[in-house]
Amino acid sequence: MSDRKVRVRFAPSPTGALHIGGVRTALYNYLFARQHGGDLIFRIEDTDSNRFVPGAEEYIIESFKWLGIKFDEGVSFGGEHGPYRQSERRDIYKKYVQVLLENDKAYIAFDTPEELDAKRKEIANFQYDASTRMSMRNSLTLPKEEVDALIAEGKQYVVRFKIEPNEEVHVHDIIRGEVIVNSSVLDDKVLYKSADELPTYHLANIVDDHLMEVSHVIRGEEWLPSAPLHVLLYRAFGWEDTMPEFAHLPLLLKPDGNGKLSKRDGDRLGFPVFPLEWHDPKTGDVSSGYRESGYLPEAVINFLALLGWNPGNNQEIMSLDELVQLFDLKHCSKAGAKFDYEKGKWFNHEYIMKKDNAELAELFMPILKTNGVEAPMDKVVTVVGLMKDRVSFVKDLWETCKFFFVAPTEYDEKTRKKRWKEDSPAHMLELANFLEALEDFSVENQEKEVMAWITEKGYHLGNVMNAFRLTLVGEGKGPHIFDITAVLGKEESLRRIRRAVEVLA
RNA sequence: GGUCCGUUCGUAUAUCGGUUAGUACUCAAGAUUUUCAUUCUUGCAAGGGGGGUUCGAUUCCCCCACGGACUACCA
Repeated sequence: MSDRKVRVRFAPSPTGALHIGGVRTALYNYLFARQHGGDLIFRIEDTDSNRFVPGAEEYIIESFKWLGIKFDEGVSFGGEHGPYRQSERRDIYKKYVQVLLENDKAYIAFDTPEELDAKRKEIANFQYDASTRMSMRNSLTLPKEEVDALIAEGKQYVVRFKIEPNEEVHVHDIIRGEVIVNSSVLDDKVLYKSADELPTYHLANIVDDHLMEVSHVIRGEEWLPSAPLHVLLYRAFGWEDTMPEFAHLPLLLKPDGNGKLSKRDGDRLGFPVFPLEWHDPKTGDVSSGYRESGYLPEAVINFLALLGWNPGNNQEIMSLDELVQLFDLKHCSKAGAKFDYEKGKWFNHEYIMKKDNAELAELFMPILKTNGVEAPMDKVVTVVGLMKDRVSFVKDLWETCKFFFVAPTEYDEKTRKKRWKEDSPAHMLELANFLEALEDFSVENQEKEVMAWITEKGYHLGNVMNAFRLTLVGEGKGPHIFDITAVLGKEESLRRIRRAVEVLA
């Protein structure tokens, strides 16, 4: 499988928000495509009309836009192999169903869902397959005239794949190696439903991947059990020589306990499982998103990339471009990965520290606005530069930085007890007067002058500075003190000192 | 129940038969700092169990246990 052009796809169903596990699958496909100079296709698998959710498709597209994952062709991206929405490919599937029927690889079955349910209740482990199909109502057991008559009178039917029993089916998986399954354990899967004239996933998937010239199928491990079926389908169509290579990714698991990560886990544990905030049109529920929670897309990408894959060394911080260079399916792990939200936070912290101050300020501006603060851009840029290494999220910037924009109205009691001494009011007043007389209010000059002044007066450095901080911030926290006064300006700094003396004295 | 996949510190993982089993997150302690945070240093902590193969097994094979996925006219 060598000289073929790499073409991969991400093919979600528009049944709701895009799960973070799906994002990772898409990311791996993207990395693989880019690295090999191939194409990434965006296909919508909407063959189940009952589960269609309006807005889901747009949501998915917007999510990838935010994350910076670009597609080369597909729904909303154009391309030569369309249409890329399966509901628009009915005629194509019909044609291929016919091919299977004509070649005796499939048959028509009239058993109703109710009949099948009854059968399953009646017989434990009932399976529609070679061992049972001859006792069911289908084109294998019914005379041709009756089959035609049933269809003519409008009876609903399905087309089932006729799987030959007792055959070892080999699936080569790039991550797992050879997986062998006996065809007898597979059931005669429904490939097509007359009710909505649509195929099921399996048929549509194989036909589309073939027609779209997909070279590699990189998908979640939940598909591994049906991979043998897919191999058989390629074989039935005679497409085995161009069958894509498979790679089944390990699943994303719950942070605690067992099982696949689900939307409910996010709600329960308080972290997003969706890239963007999602408003469910059916239930009205709102689920939080990484974007709205203050995550940087590059952090989400980096974090996700490392959940189930590693570059083979200890490197952890990698840009999307670096990931493209380093990615390798052979370095994907086989076991499911528990989702560690704390690590995700750490990644975001790292990216915030790396982020350009101006860009960060841009993200912080709207938050300032909602808190009623109008501040000049250059000030916000300076503040962000001073404070960004203290937060994990952009939104945390408000709580840690607000004293730059709003004077303290109350003073933290603990800090006051510890830092506000008997002689503090006098010292602070004296300090205010001293600062007032300063011509040069730069950080460097203030520091030089104030230090000299403290030494000259013989004051205790810590006492003066801590009380000073309390007057400016209202708490015992914050960056270098003269960075604060320089940003506040002389006038505001003096006002804060004097007001604090009034209130605290 | 059946089929398939998996199993290294709490979590994510490195190790292509020979290592004091490494790294990161978390947590703890210390250093630095006028405060808080950052940062730095140190520490805690792992090969599910049992058989083989081998001079030697975390690594290869088998069994068991456990975990996961799948088992729809859903994807």
